[in-house]
Amino acid sequence: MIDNEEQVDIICDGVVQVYSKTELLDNLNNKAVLTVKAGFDPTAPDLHLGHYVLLRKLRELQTLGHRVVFLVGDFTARIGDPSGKTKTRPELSEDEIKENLTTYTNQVTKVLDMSKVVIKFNSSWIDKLKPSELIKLTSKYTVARMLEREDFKSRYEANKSISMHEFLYPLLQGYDSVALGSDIEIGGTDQTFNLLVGRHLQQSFGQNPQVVLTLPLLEGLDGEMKMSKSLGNYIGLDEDPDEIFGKIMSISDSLMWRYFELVCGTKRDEINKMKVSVSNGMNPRDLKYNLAESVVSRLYDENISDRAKSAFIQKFKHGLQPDKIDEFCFESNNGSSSITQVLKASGLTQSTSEARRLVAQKGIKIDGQTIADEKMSVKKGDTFVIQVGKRRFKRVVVS
RNA sequence: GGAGGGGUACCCAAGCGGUCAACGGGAGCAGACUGUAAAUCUGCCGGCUCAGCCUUCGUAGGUUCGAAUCCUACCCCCUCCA
Repeated sequence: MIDNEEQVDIICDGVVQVYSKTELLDNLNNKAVLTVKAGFDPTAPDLHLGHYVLLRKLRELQTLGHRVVFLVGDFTARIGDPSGKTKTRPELSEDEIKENLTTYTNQVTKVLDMSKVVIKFNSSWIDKLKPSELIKLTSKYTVARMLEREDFKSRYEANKSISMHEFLYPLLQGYDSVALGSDIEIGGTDQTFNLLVGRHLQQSFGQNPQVVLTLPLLEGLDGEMKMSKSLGNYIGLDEDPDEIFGKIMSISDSLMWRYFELVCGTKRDEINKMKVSVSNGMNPRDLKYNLAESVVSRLYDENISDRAKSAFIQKFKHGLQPDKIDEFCFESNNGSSSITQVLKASGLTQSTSEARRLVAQKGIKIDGQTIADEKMSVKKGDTFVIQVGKRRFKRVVVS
């Protein structure tokens, strides 16, 4: 049996900040099973490695016997996104939310034991709030404190607009903690403000404030910005193993350590040992292979990971075509069409103009041969593998 | 409500009657070099049936041979005053 002090150490391992450790210990001493709140945005059901960092921590809490509650922010989703300026997000219907939830849980299952996860929807209490109650909620926080939040502050200072309702989101999020009576809430460091509002509100409502655990944000493939879908620098938990393997291999050497630490939970001294090996002449690529293998086997299994590795080596080290290439049937209406048409229709390029440019820049290969003629035509019955750049392939059948 | 400033491509940001499909930077894409690393260099970076044509500079009209640039109305954002 692990004693409570050890538990605190396990829980706080890898966490950026804990508010506060002593409270956490008190909570553990009072209750064997703590309620852990984790928010879920139903507008974005696609998860990536950045989320994995959080999920791994939730997994740990689950293993320690605590109760993980997934809070679905369906109310928020129905009102619209705060930062949405030009595009007002379409209201999500109940069905869409359910569908997204399914997508979401399918990915989460890779990490958590979903049978023990409790799912709650925040609309179930926020919808019931009367205007008077809502206003009372707003009285619990001040404008000055709202403006402490980094993105509000910077937008305010940059003369960018902030809508009234945006101030309401942190409050409602915090109110969720009240409604759930959560003991712990976890989130990325970017959520610190919102999580702390939860603490504040719980106290206002006479509850014990939740312990807040903030986790580091994983940098995306570019190594600069945090991993996010909208920036396109992410590795999806649901992506094809080959794709995941390849994306890991494409990150920079310096970023690799970060992934070891945050995604695999590799301990500091082990990382330091690896760094020493590199400075003694070891090729960092080989360590990156290990990283990629570890990530793929976490999300799939070892066999798949092995296969992804050999596919990678075949494709890039030896410059061969991958084993599996998606097939695309191109319909030529009247006999012959130009290669640029095929490129656009297959989705390999976004427009024929882009296709022409790529041909001019020697970026297109057909069956391994670089082509130079943008007017090259294809006719019914032709079958070939078309390649854009180094990594995009399609097997085309002209019908 | 009053006064002033502003809305330009994925983002930032020039341009303020023709030479503007729109300077510059970032991001992105392709090529070279590599380890699908970084750095660097080169090219591209609205669309099309591509020496040409078509659609874009908040929205809708107008002036003009000609508008991102001028005028009118409207929408939106910011600052100061109330």
